[in-house]
Amino acid sequence: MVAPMHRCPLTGTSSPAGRAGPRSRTGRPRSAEADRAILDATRAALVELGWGKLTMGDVAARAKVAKTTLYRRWANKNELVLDAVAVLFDELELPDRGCLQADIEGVVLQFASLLARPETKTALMAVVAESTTDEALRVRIRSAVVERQKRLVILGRERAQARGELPPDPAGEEGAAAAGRAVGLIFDVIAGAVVHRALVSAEPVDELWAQQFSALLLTGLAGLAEAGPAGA
Amino acid sequence: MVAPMHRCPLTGTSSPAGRAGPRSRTGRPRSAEADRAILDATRAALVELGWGKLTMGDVAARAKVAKTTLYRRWANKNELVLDAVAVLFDELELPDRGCLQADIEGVVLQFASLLARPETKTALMAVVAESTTDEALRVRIRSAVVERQKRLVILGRERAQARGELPPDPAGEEGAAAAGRAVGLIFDVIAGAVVHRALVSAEPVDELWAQQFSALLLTGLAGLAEAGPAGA
DNA sequence: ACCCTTTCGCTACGACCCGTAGCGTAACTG
DNA sequence: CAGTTACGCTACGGGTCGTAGCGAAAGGGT
Repeated sequence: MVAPMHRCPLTGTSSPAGRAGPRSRTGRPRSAEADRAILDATRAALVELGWGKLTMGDVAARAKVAKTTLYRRWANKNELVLDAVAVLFDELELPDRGCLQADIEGVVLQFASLLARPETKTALMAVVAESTTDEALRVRIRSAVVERQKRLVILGRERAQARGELPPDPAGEEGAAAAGRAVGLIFDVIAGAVVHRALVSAEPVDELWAQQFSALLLTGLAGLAEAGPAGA
Repeated sequence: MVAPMHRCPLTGTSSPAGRAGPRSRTGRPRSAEADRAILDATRAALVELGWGKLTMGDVAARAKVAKTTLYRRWANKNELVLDAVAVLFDELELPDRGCLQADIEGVVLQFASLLARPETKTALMAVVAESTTDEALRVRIRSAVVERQKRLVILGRERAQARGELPPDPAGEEGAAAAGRAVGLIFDVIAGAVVHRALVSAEPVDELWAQQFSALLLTGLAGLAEAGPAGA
């Protein structure tokens, strides 16, 4: 056997062929508890050691699991750490604060506090860095983090449209495409600005900054909608 | 002697005390050519191997220099790579295209093409990741990249103000502080959005995207300036 | 010229980590 | 019970790290 390798806990797909394969109905099943212990141990190790000094042997010891068990599920450090951290992003929510600007402010502050956690900040950038030379990791990031968290932007837009703060999406195929581009653009602007402020500039994302940023973004969105609702 | 360690080619300050120290006037001087060769070799290794597989021994071999010579100048891989990459950001310029939106578009596309280079993309994120657990590296990034490239935002604002596209900065100490915050905010928004789009979302920063992004940003800036020139 | 200081290349080294192989045992299925 | 797979353990070759120690080279100061 070549090696079934891990299944991704986020997508549920297994490596060889996500297809509804027989899924190995026989033999001893993998310990779900070991999965949990390993991911918990990975996060703990990230907190104490950071990405650079985290070792597979250390994680195995913390999880009270043999090192070989790690390699049966994850091909390398990158994928393990990504899976360990990606779930943290699911904690993000979009609180309904009544108006779009307040919603943006809220999600910005929430995202900032997530990035303030040592395991998140040290792992996110490292995994992205590795993904520049690892195609498989790149698609994994997209499906486990990027596409997943765009839900926040989509929800925010829907709410704003329901409130009349933004015009509804134009109909038709071209309209849907434009809306998709807009979601992607807004997502990159928000997430990018917060990450850059917090990790590159290394300055605090406090309420004042969140307020000024969301005012800037909201003004841009509202102004564009007014000028050309077609979404040119 | 404890070890003078390297001088930073960007700031010119030496580690022990940048102060106008005696600067060791005696003894054999360090080979400036070796500096160049090492940094060139580092960039070449980044292109071929990426951050993760780059080794000090490999860099030394490429530069035709003993490994110990590397360690006499840089304390570790992080600082070496940062110095090797930081100078690339100095190539960025702000072309005068006549109006603010076109200027933003220009710098966005330029920044994107810089980030498209393999040595830049693989190193920038990795160094930032390491900086989350390395205070010295963090301040080095700020001085060698962040503070240095804010010049682009400052210049762009000045041009726009001269053209009347943006109101002049309010006078007084408070006004200067507000202007500084604005520069920081704009810098994080532009750099963050481009980096996030290119490296995290892993989608192309093409002309269409640059155009939509700069339209969004410009509308926000102009709208805010109109609403409250005080810079609230 | 002469000494002093510092750098350079080289070799060697211990410590550490990686990822895998091989084995015997445990757990679950039919 | 037989078949299949996961698990723990040990051991290993291969690689990198960062340092120490040496003799030789290249400058500066007088």
